[in-house]
Amino acid sequence: MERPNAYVKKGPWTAEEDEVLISHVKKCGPRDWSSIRSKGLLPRTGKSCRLRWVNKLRPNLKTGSKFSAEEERMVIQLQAQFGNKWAKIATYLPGRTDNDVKNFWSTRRKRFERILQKSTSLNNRGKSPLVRHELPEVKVPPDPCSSAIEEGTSCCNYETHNCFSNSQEFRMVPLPDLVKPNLQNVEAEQPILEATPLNMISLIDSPSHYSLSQLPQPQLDFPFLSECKELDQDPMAPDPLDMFGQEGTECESGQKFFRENAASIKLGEVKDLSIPNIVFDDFPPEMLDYLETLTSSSEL
DNA sequence: AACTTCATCAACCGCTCGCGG
DNA sequence: ACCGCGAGCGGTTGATGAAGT
Repeated sequence: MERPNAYVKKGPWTAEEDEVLISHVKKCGPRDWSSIRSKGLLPRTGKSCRLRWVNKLRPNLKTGSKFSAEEERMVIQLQAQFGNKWAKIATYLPGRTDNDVKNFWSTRRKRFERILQKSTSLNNRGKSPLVRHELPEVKVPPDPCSSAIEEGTSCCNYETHNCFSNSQEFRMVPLPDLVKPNLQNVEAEQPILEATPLNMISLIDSPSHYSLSQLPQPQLDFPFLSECKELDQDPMAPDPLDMFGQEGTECESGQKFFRENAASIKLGEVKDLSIPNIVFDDFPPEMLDYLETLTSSSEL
């Protein structure tokens, strides 16, 4: 039992404190954290001791080394599968702690949010304040993907997402749903897919048929997986972003944004972001359709 | 060189869960 | 069934250093 009124030290740990903690764990194992304080070994709470051990002192930690491309890919995939269950995700990454994974994700998230903010402010400059989701709904042709989606199988592949690429009609994407799709029933409707430990995972076989847990690999250069670009690329797979014009066209900012973030969006991350209104009016309809296909599949 | 912005990391806080009494 | 406690987890913050302007 910890003494509630006893002095509690906070802040950075000293080498001496680390030694005391390590010797406690050697004697008692990684438990009885509160006894460290009650015995007067350290003026730290049991919580603090446990955290220090788990995040810094535990053997076989990859402290100081950056996440490898494979680890990044694992985190992205596992986050899409489990949500923010950092401790669970960390069990698939040897030598990584939940704090590591959490920090890694937080950094990427902030970066992504900033990119979106920039994209938004760029789009707002000198343009009408028309926001895409405020536009009236446009009639849509039947979506050949929808039946597959309803059946719980994703048809998010490059052939199908291009199915409207020549169409003049496209569906509105309600922004709140686009940015924060309703995932309440995801777990109930989606078959539980076991994640594979890092040392057993293999690259995705074919880019043409993806299950939800095997979303397409990033085919583009993007900030947080730049080392991955050589992985799993199918040179024959059409790049959905080719539907954009070349740089310098009116939709350049949107194009740039999606070029930089398409992989994140594909992987369903957008659902986690609290993003202010995005102006979509300089995105070509094909891109919006593509985006909707992606977010629809991520809702399954 | 000074300043700003961004990335990373360590640690704390609040909450929940499970267990034993 | 209830309560108290310890352990664990996820969110958040603050410090620090690197990179950019």
